[in-house]
Amino acid sequence: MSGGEAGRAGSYDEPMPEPEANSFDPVEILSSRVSSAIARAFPGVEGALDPMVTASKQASLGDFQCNAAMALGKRAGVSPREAAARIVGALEVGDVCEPVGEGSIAGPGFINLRLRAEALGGLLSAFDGSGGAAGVSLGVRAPAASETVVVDLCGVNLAKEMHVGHLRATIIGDAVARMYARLGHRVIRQNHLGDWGLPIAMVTGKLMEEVEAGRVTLGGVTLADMGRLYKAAQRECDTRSPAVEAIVRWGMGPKAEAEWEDEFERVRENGERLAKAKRTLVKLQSHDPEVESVWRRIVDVTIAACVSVCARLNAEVLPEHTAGESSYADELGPLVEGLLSRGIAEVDEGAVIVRLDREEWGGIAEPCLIRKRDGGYLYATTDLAAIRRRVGQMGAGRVIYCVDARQSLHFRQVFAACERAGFTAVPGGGRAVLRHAAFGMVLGEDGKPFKTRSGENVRLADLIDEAEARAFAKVTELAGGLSESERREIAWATGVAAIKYTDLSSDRVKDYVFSFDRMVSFEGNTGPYLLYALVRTRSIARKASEAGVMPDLSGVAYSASEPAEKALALSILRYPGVLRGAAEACEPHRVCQYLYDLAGAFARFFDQCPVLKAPTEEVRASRLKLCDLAGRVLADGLETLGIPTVERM
RNA sequence: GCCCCCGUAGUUCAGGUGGAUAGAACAACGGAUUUCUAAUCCGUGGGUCGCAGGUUCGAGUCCUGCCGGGGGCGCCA
Repeated sequence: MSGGEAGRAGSYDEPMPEPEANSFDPVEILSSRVSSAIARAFPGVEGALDPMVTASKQASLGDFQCNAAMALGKRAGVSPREAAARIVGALEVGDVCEPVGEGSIAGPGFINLRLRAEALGGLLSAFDGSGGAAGVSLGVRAPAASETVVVDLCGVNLAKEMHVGHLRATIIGDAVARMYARLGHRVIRQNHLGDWGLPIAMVTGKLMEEVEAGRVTLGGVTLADMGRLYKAAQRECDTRSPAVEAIVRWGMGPKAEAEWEDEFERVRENGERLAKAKRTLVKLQSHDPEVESVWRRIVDVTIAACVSVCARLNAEVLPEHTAGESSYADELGPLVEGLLSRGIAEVDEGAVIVRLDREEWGGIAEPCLIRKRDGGYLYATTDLAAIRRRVGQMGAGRVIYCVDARQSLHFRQVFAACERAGFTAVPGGGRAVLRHAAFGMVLGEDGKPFKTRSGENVRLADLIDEAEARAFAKVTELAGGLSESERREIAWATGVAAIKYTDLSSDRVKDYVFSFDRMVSFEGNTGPYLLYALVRTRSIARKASEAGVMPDLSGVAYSASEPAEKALALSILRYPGVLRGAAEACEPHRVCQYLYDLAGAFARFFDQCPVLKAPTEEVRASRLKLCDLAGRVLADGLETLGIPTVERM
């Protein structure tokens, strides 16, 4: 399992809503039938039994398989084959499956089931909401109980441009947020802006000096300027010096000191600047109007740039999602005092910590440090305050942190401390689920963290530019007839699809290798492949309309008798189940994999089943409808991942 | 030293709660009625699933121990 799971096992996710009687999902229907059959065939066996129905790995064996007989045989004291035979004997699936019998049993006791083609049409109608099931949207039902889900994403820092380090937190966070929203939950995005603390005071002070010196104006300063000032300020406040430390430490005397005079001078000057930055920090924390107004300006510029880059990434991160560390500043003192007075926190070597080493506290050896010896607070303190607010005031039943995997220990500590402190108690009752959706690093093709040749972080704006440029060249090559503005639009969507699909399609906890060449080849398992499949569904519909052969699809019945049609139909029906599983695990790559399967099923259907030139008008109508449905599921899935779509390409 | 994560084809990656012969993509090679968009489809070759034990009808998946890589470990965020 991936690391950084929240809390203890008992606070794990609730099971998803039970299937309804008029389900469109073959797995649910067959599971229910198999369960009944087992109950009839083995009345003596106690306890709930998993019917173990899944899609077949190989289409040649069947559409679905039941693996319950092996375990059941053991419990009932009969051979697995015998158990399978008894299940088959009691199984009533004539309305949805082709006849089952001895021949349906294979190997040690697998039961293979094949859906009747006629049954598929009905399932598709139910899936599409036209079969009478109210509140169904592409198979997704409103949840029995809607939950408030807070998704912590993006996590930019003040006065810094967005770079690859923010890519995954933004893309994955947005996708997770969209998945929960799509399932009908109330989602609140939170951009935990790093806008507080000494480094921020350093850059704020630096900017004030620059403005005073007339080198920049507060109104005209850009984020790029601020980034430079940030680095300069860090350098100018750096008092570390191995040479000076060694000389002082080993008492190497005046001669050595004289030789290293410049270095001593640098350390002294930087020390003064650091002290000044600390004074600026105090002013900022006490809401000094002059300092705060400059700080405010930095915040505004940072957020504006962040929102703009996120928009280019088709990630929904807006100013109102900002929840800066500064917004918790006034709560930290009382929070720590409260924990101290309740005996949850304690003073240790002058600092305040929350111990987590007991088994019932989470069994974490390292305590959670929430106040420094000098009285300062740490980012763990802020995260504690954030969880308290999100659960206690915002009503979150689930808080998901899309933050890189290196923070695993930090979140284990913070989550455990919150449990101890009672911050996970939901006002209406119950406990909130805290989840760290940890992700790995973006690596370059050399296997090391992805950087520019000069060793700088790659700016997201540059990354998107590059993807767009490559996509534009490709679109121009393949569809030069389209207008330039349309090609620009397609290039944006295709480039962003390529970037995001690459990021989302592998297991998030692992590092992945970033390669423009591979990503933007647009061949095989890539984002653009999915867009291409979608475009083809729309192209057929467009052609049908132009030719005047597009029927009113609402009056058309689905049918799926050709193997490729059947495979496509079965793939479509899996959508909601995949979405639920992916959301529950915060694993967008499952949706990616599904959409790739669906796109593949559509491509084979496209290849093997003529639509406009179908043998009969009836078949054409059905295929047009199947095509339309496949397109809607593809578009819905892409939308749910935050991948932009296009009409043609 | 302790803790966490990762190890699957030449390369990049998938492989819910253990299930049949471990799947894609890329790269290589060979095909597809001159097309509803070929950014596609079909086929061929390619694997001691890091190693060794264990659990059981069955292990890439679960347990233990190693090996290799990465990350983290109270006064940074």
